[in-house]
Amino acid sequence: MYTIGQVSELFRLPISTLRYYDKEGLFPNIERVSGIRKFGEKEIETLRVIECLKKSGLEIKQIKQFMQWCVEGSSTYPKRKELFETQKKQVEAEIERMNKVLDMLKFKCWYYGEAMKNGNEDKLSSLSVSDMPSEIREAYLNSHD
Amino acid sequence: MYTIGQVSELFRLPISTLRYYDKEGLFPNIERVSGIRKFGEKEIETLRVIECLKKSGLEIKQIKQFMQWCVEGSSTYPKRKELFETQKKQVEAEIERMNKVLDMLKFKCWYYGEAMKNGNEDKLSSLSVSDMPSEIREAYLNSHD
DNA sequence: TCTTGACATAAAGTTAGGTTTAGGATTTAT
DNA sequence: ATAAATCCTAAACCTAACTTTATGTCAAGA
Repeated sequence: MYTIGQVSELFRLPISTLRYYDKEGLFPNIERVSGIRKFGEKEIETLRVIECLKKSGLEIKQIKQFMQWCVEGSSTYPKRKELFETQKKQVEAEIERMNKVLDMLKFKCWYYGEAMKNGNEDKLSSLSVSDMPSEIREAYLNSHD
Repeated sequence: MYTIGQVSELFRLPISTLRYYDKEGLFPNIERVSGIRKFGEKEIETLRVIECLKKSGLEIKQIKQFMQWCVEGSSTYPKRKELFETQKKQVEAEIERMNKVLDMLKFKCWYYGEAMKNGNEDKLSSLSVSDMPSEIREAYLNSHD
């Protein structure tokens, strides 16, 4: 069992954030001893799920909905599974988008490296795709549709 | 040359967002004909860079700073290159985190698939890591530190 | 020429996800 | 037993990134 301060250190989250999550219903039925929250293994796993669902793009309200399904029991297994399947697809798509962003960044790093060598962008601005090093060309084409 | 409405369709961004970006200084020296904005190739590439830098985690203010560097000329090539190098590292780290999130989601999909087969979580809650299918075990271990 | 649709601005409003503040209660170390 | 650290709540506050509203200008087709 952990106090809110210990959990705060464990997850590197401000105490105020943990209290905010609780107020929003993300720890349904969390145990309290004379008013003080006691975080058990269940709440620790809940926090891991919160971080995961948040990063997958869900809002706090929707995460609360998920926690309510957990309280409702086995009848909501299909809903819960579907939620994770949906978020899995979202994250896969997001990783693809991030790889495109990464390719744009790679291209720009190369671009400014060249600009620094030349002292200007004259040569670069009249550059056609076929004149780029193959790795850079790949990145450029992937990031410019 | 594009009007704001055409750019809005091209990038699927609300017109109000484009005007907001302009107000924030993200299109320095954009051409105007009797008050009406004319978006050229330069502004189109600027928008690609804006989307890229935003997704890499930069705020509008910092993107404005970058656009100012572009106006200042060749003396800011090193700053610009460094910015892209930094954001490249950020995005690489972010993709790693997203892959961890993905592994958590994979595990949870499997978990609720099993729960649905069994009708309850009894078997799952007493499950040790070594009893999981290897692919799921990998995902579980990667997402639980 | 007149109407319609797209453009413009300034300023106020919105939203999510917290954070801070004010005022107490409780626990822990000395 | 007392002081310091940690806990509590309710409510006000904050910020970024837009969006909406009110009001007005411009351009192209009938």
